[in-house]
Amino acid sequence: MKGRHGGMTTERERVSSPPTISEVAAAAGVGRSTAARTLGGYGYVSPELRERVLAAAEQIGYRTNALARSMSTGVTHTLGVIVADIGNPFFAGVVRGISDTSRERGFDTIVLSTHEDLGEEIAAMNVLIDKRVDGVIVASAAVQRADVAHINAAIEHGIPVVLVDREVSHLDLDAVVIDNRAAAREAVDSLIQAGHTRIGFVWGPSTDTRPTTRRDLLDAAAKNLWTDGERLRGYLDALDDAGIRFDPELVMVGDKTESRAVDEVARMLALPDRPTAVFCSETDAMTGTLRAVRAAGLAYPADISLIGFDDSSWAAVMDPPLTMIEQPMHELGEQAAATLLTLVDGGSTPRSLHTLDTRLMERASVAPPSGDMPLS
Amino acid sequence: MKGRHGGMTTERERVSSPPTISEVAAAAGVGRSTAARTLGGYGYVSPELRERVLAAAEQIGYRTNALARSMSTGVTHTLGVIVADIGNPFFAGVVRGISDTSRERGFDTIVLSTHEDLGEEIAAMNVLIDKRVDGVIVASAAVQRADVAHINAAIEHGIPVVLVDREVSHLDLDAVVIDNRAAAREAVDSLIQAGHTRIGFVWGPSTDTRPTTRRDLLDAAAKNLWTDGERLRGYLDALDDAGIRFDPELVMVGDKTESRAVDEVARMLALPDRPTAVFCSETDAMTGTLRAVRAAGLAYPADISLIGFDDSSWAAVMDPPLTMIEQPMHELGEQAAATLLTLVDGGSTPRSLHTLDTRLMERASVAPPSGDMPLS
DNA sequence: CTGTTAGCGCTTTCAA
DNA sequence: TTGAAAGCGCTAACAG
Repeated sequence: MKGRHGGMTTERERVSSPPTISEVAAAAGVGRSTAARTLGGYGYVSPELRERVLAAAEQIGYRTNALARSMSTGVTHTLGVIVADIGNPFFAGVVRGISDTSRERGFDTIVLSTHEDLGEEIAAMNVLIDKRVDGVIVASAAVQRADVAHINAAIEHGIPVVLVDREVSHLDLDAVVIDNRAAAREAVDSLIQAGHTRIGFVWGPSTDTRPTTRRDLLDAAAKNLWTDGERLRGYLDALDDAGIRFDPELVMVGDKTESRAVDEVARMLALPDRPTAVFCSETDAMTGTLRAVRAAGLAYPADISLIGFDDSSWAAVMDPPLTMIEQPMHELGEQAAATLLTLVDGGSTPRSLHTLDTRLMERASVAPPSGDMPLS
Repeated sequence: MKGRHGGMTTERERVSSPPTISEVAAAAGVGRSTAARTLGGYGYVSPELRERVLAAAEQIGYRTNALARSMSTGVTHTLGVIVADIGNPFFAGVVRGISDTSRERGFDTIVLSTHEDLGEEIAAMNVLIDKRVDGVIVASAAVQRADVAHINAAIEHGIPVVLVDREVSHLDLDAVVIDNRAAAREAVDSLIQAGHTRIGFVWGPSTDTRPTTRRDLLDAAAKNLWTDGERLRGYLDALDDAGIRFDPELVMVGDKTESRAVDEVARMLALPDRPTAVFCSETDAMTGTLRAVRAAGLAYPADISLIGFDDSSWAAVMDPPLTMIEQPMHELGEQAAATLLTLVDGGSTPRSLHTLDTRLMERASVAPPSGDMPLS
């Protein structure tokens, strides 16, 4: 089946098969179990033999076969992570947090990107089940109640699951998230406090046709990502609090891309009663907005106020620096991993929802609306 | 050792052990091998039995145990990836590229962050060897010849390795990189073409004491990351070409952090013959420089020209937009994965060095030096 | 075409 | 304390 190992290779040549415990045992002149015990770090072994085994192992370059170990122990010391896009700085930060804290506790992580596609998410979950990871953390794209079969499948296979960044309704699982709704509300409220009443929302639900009623809007949002819906709700909350009437013309619709944001903001700026402020719910929404604002010959915060989601070092060096909502990416990951690990350790924590704090980094992109606005 | 499975669970309860092939066979009323053959997709099986098995598997929620499969086949269909920091947008992009292309070919990836620490890199490699990944891609922090034992260890264990982003001298491996030296040279040259002769370099080698000679500088750089050294060389190349004398005062030394960059640039700007342009070799070097420039009451490009490494959507919306060097992160990952996969497939490509193109995104942060500079 | 029989390299009783 | 033997769930030869 597989070739036999031929001892230490000095040359760069590929060896057919890595050394096994039996070979170490042979080299050390002891029984397999003795070698196994010292190498596996369990059971009793006399100091002398122990030394001999260790030396032999070192000598022939032995490394434990984690697969074989997992086969008999039933644990892999590996956590699975499913996110939309590992290339996205936000998820990269979260994954870093997960990776750091699990590594610290002896767990490795295998991360899968789903490109925000439910089909890929399901496939990813299957991969993780097949690989028998000890637990999984998922930022799920599932929104419908019917979309969660794969998550339940993992649980049925005895694999604990914790959600990160996104809650999934009607799924009774631990989750580590931020309060998107409150964060958005706080941001929009600060705009209102500054005197704004015409506030744009970028980006909104990805419908083709512009929802005209609040209800349509919310329905459309319900088909989209949980986070986006929450942020939209926060926006609406702030408006309601201040008794500002909601204007459907002021929320972006369509694909959630930077270029679409440029177009939509341009459209809003051309309105007779244009927005004097805009709230951006994503990084690319902000860069798109910035482009549109500049293209319209407007300057912030003089002509228009701006607040965005997801702080970055760039936002702080813009001129003027941007007021942004900071998300604790790393901590989201840390907490998710910590929660999962207690589950893995058999600790049956009562199902919990960890809501981490965001911070509104107030800088200089917000100012009162200029008085010389054309009034409708 | 492990409990037995008790059939399909309707409730959310944890099941002791997932269903196995034998259980499927029993449920379908066929022999284990028949079940194994249909489920494993190898060998011949009559349509009728095939159906029965599939149905039974579906019914009891069977999922292949990839560990067991790997044990007998000797392959894991998993690639290992070692980078300094998965939270860094650059590496996140590279990892995304790796992940996308390996996924496409049926391979999963397990990625480990080393925090730029060689010890962690070695540990990471051991984890990957233990887990018997089929290949590994590494952006190594190794600089000394003695630092590569772990890489050779992997190869001795029959695991092919390809380098990404960073070459390691005296290591005869496939590598996928960009030409850092040429990219830096091109950037600095464009500054020179614009008329600059006093050009700062941020960031340089992390020494405590400022190297005074070119030789000291290069020696210091040789102890640092390969990429950084190359970029410094490119800077020097451009200076040489133009016959501009190298001034040690114009290169940053010390920790490679944003705040250190701020300090060093501030220092340079206070020089009697201050730089009229600066080249930043990293994202944070650029944001730090921006802060220092602004703090000094200077504006770019009027008072000082700027070029940086690692383009981002933010750089394009700065005002004025920044001229930056764009690295093909995703493609670096793609190519590294593709190269590794051919190695994994046994294709013994002659050792190759893939050098991908960078692009100087010329925007508006470069202008001729202002005439009213205080001449020394 | 189907079932039986060995392993893969480890861990884990159980005797010696 | 040490060694022998069984088993984890699968694949892969081998008969039938």
